[in-house]
Amino acid sequence: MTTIRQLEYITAIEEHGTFQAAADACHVTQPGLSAQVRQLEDLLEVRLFERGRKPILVTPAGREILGRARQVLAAVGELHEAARNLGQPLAGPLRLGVIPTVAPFLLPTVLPEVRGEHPDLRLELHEKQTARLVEDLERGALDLLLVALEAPLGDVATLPLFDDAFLLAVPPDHRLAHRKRVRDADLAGEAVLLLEDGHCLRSQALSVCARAGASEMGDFRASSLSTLMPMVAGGAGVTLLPELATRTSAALDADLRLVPFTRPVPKRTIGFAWRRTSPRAEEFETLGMLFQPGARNGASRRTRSR
Amino acid sequence: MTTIRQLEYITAIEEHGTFQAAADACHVTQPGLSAQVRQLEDLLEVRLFERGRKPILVTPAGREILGRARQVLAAVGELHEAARNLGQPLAGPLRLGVIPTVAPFLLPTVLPEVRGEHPDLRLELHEKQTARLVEDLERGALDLLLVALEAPLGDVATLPLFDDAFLLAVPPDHRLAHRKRVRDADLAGEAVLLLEDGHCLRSQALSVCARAGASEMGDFRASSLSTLMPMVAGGAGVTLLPELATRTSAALDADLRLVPFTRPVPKRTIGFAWRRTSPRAEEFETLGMLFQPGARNGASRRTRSR
DNA sequence: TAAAAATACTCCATAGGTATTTTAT
DNA sequence: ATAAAATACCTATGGAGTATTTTTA
Repeated sequence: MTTIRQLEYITAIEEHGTFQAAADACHVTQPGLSAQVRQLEDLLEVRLFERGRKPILVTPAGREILGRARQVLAAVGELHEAARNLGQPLAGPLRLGVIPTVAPFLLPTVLPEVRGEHPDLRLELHEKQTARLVEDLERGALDLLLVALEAPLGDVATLPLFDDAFLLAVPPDHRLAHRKRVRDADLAGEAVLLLEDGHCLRSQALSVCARAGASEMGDFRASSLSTLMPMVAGGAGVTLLPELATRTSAALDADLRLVPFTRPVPKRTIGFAWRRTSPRAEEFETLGMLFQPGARNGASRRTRSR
Repeated sequence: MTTIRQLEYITAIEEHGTFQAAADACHVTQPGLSAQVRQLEDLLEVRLFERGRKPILVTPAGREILGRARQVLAAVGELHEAARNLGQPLAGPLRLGVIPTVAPFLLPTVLPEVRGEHPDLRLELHEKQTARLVEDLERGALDLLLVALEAPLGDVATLPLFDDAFLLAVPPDHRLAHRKRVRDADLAGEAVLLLEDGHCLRSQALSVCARAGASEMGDFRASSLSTLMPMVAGGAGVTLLPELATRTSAALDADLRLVPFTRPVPKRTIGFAWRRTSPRAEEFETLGMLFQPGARNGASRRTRSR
């Protein structure tokens, strides 16, 4: 009979490239794993792998079966997850993926709240760009994402948490430095510094620039907002910063002028995203309340008399 | 560790209502099954069933887990199905559900073709009304449906095969009996005989009547087209018959006049429906060709010289 | 020749069997 | 009183181990 373990074995083989490595990953010996693979192939009457090739080769039939095996394992994983959470909501491990343009600015203030409200929740944080996060979410390597919902996320459930307006950041001596407000058109002709490829913030800022007639500063690409801010302060150009990033010491230290936009204010929407099939949707909605700017009631609760 | 068999056991318990019946269905003894259920409950740390109740009771947590267990089993089933079909397309068992207003009229002519073209295909036929068929399809009890695509089918993949026009059937002495063609409006005021509830043909005919201003014959409900036809011939009223049903001896025997409609001709579309996740979609499309009126080439092939 | 996979065999964990007791209508 | 589930105990299948040979880059 087909067993879940056999399916774990064959997916491990595809992931690791060799039987030996797969066996290690599954904490079994190579012959044991080989025997199970053989048995599955006999049962299905399909050869899954082409043996004796340098990196193991998956047959066409194998690819089909592997895909279905992953579906089975995902369903089993969700069954276990559901069982865990039937006992204790917002407890146990929760693997949260966060984009780099949010993590350093939001988490320092929010995480203490979360720990206070849900002491049994063991948050595991992963900071990557949206595309990688989505990949990991679908693989089942992550449970929940905190991302900009404008980015392409595929077929996931989402929960908007708050809007994050963009501000124009300029050096202190810039022609726009003392404006109360700017409109898109004021950007025309400016050289704009942006993040490197893959950041969703980059593409969002780019589309604002396109509307405004501003152009990207030739081949300069910042690897993070914290390297970008001193560059602007130093007079290398201007940039768009999400409001979220302007409330931190990094932004206050850099000698920047931040000018809000007139309506319609360009913005991004930060929110949660999870697999539609996740059994923890309710938990995520509860957790989401702590990530909204309004609900900072964990602190007040902590200061109540006892 | 969780096993597939454990999941089969718990779903069997929910289906059969008692541990004993489930054990029988799974071809194991009751204590063996009990032990596995207990072990799964221990592993998940969730009580799935409320023991010692007359018909066994599923706990709320149990319902959640049962649903996920079914998903796992469905995925496993599809993996096996995929494996079988990687070897031999259109071979092995294929469970086909057909509605009662199609089965007796189409299958007698088509099935010989199918057997001729695909001798290794073992068709298992199930004749039920659409709602029941869809239920069985989703449960995995059927592989493929042959239905009217106008009926509500839920989230399935469909393949239209042919249009089946409705004809007006009247007794030989009816005022419309010798008309070349009728239009909707000609039906106004007629007493129309219809099938009993649940037949998709009934609701389709009803909507034609609604447009035409005809009304259903007070509380007469035929249980099949073959009982309906003699009633009309006997002068009890008129009815709408799908063209498909008028080509059979049953229709020819009954002394009916069949009058086509003017354009736009009211019709239904007969087609296949299957689970979106089914690995046999390609096979179904191949098989579909044999169900289309044009492609009657199996016979010609059978008569070729050898 | 140096990896990795297959083979040969041994072992033991556990799924599943039989016999019986307990429990709930 | 009766039918079903739990318990106790036993058996044996097969998953996984060690040792070794075969294979191909």
